[in-house]
Amino acid sequence: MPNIKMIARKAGVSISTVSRVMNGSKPVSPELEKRVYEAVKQMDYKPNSIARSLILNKTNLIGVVVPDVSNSFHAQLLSGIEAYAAEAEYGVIICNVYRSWEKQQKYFNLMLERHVDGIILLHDNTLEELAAFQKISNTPILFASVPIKGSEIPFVGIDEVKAAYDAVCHLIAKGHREIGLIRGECYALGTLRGEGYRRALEDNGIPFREEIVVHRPSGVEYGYQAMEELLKLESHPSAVFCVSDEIAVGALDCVLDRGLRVPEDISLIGFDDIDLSQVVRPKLTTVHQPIHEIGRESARLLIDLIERKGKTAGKSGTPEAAEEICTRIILDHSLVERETVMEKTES
Amino acid sequence: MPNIKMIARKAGVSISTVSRVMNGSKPVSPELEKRVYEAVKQMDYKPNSIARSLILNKTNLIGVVVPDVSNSFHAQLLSGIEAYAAEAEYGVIICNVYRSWEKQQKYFNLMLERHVDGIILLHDNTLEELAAFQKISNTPILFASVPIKGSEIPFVGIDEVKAAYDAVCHLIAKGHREIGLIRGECYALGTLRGEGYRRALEDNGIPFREEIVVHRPSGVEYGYQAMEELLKLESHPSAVFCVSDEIAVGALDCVLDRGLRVPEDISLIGFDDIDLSQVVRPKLTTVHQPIHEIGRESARLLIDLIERKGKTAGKSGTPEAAEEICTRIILDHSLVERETVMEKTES
DNA sequence: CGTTGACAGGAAAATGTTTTCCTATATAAT
DNA sequence: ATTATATAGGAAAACATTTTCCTGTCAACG
Repeated sequence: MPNIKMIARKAGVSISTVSRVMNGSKPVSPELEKRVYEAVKQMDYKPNSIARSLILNKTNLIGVVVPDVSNSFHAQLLSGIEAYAAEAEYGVIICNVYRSWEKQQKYFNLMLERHVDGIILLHDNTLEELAAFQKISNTPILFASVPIKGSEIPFVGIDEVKAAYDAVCHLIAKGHREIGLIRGECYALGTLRGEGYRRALEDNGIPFREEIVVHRPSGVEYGYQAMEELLKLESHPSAVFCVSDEIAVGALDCVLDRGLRVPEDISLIGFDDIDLSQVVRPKLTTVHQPIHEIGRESARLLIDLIERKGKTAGKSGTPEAAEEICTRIILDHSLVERETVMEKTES
Repeated sequence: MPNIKMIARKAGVSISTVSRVMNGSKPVSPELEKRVYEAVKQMDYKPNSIARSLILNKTNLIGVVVPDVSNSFHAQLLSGIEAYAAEAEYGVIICNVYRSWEKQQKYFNLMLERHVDGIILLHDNTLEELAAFQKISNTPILFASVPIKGSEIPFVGIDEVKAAYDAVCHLIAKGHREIGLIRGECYALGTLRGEGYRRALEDNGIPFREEIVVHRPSGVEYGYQAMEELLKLESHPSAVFCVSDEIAVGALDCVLDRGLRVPEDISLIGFDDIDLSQVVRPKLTTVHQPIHEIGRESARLLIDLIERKGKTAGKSGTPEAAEEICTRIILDHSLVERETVMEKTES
């Protein structure tokens, strides 16, 4: 691979001139400019981004920390992130942490060594976990899809509580009053969506019953287990809110296996609207999240943050001129009615 | 962030010594070594991998070119790649090309600029397309899961033809003789799996009938369309081989929508064994590929290639000492019988 | 006792850029 | 005509490493 020196020699100019032509960082006479372009084309010169990174202190890389890329939801999010990043000329490096804090720790260090320009987190982290990292790095961080409790760290996603609330209200509107909940254990899938459920019941004067909420990690198989649990009850709920489509699909499977019908015997509503929800039979009624869009917006906001930081670092003379970026982007969710919820018939 | 100079000063040694302690590249007295470790720990020093890359001419990065990360198959492959890469201390940067040759071109250039150490390709490429790239780069390239016709470029995957052959033979063994084919358009999903289909028929004395094979891109919706096509026939086949699970799921949907039963009225067999195939009802009988494993092995082979290259480049004196690496890894596939294939009843 | 060799450790070159600093030339102003 | 100013373009510093080359010390051996 040719380097800038070889181009300079070939074009009969100095290294500085080649650099200036490549970056347009300073005017160069048309004559020399032409010679440089010629040489670049002939030798198929591509500037070495490593050397650039070294001196500019900028890698144009962002790290995405994801619990599991092979999960449909995360893969879609990632795809959205990649889409915007590519447009903005950023590379995306993936860090699959399998929900292991130890692995994430390792990746944080790796990303510091690699000097990524920013990081997107796709899963739960506690503030304490981040504190150590934040102390030493000042690399912008952003949470996508899963919010973090009580912190100003940038976030892109939906209003989790409201979305869960809407889902449950939908069931209530259909006449259901015995509404089960299969909830997760992490912040978004547990606390937040659980909170939406609770509030929906409360606002509609339905008592909260501990015995029809079951806690499980996300995943099809856990949904199945959880539903088994609910069906063991002497009188099972007439509808169940599952905090993720994966859970809902598992639950659906279980109900069907028990010889019951969905939605005639039991209504189900999911959350996320991943691809799965449309291929399963009956098709899943669920809360739609604009997953790809969340990914895109995350990348957009993060890169905004990165480039803003770079600018203000240079001339800190005009602090108030740099208008604040909004660091919490809440996108719209919506309810998509398919085939797993029906009007409660009087029993 | 502290740099090596600061550590050197703090430990009262030279830069070289710090470097040697960090890399163990030359013995250092216990006394100095201890002082260096002390300083490193106190200042939480992490070597700047960019500067390292620059001088070592090695980034410890591999690029993965994937048509679409959000596709379950690719996401799983990616997860396998990432898993091994992480263990080997390589970073993975994703290049989502949406099957656009133009985008891939762009990414190739980007990867050259970024000096990735190797590239894994997860989709069709013609040799001509690669030729230009290979000419200038000498970066190791590997095909994962999709082979390339007539070339020695390293490959990891299954025996596509044999696997398709096995699938169709399974249908034949169940008594089917009118076997439709929904095939793709690219090399693996079209040519190769189509060839397996053809041979299976041939070996069993069943005539190949053009009218019951339909060409479609992969994707659930196309599977649906394709099956519509087949059902339009005055007498539709009693079984259909779909070259991917996505297609099979779409086809299944279509059959069910037409009021027919699977497998009673029509048997279906898919290919890949993605997650989807187990949640759909009835559960899909399909050819299992060890997807994650293919990813892992791809990364393993690529990294082997990379490190081998680095070594032989150094001392080219002993060319025969460096034993050849096998550059074609063919993993086992298997047939997984679930619920979409049944014995043909005499009609 | 003097020479050789081994070896620890430092100075400096090298990696491929960007950018600052400087010089020389041309243009404008007096 | 002379001075001032703008500007094109080159030389060299800077970025954070690794590694080569060199120096000085010490042990071993003649």
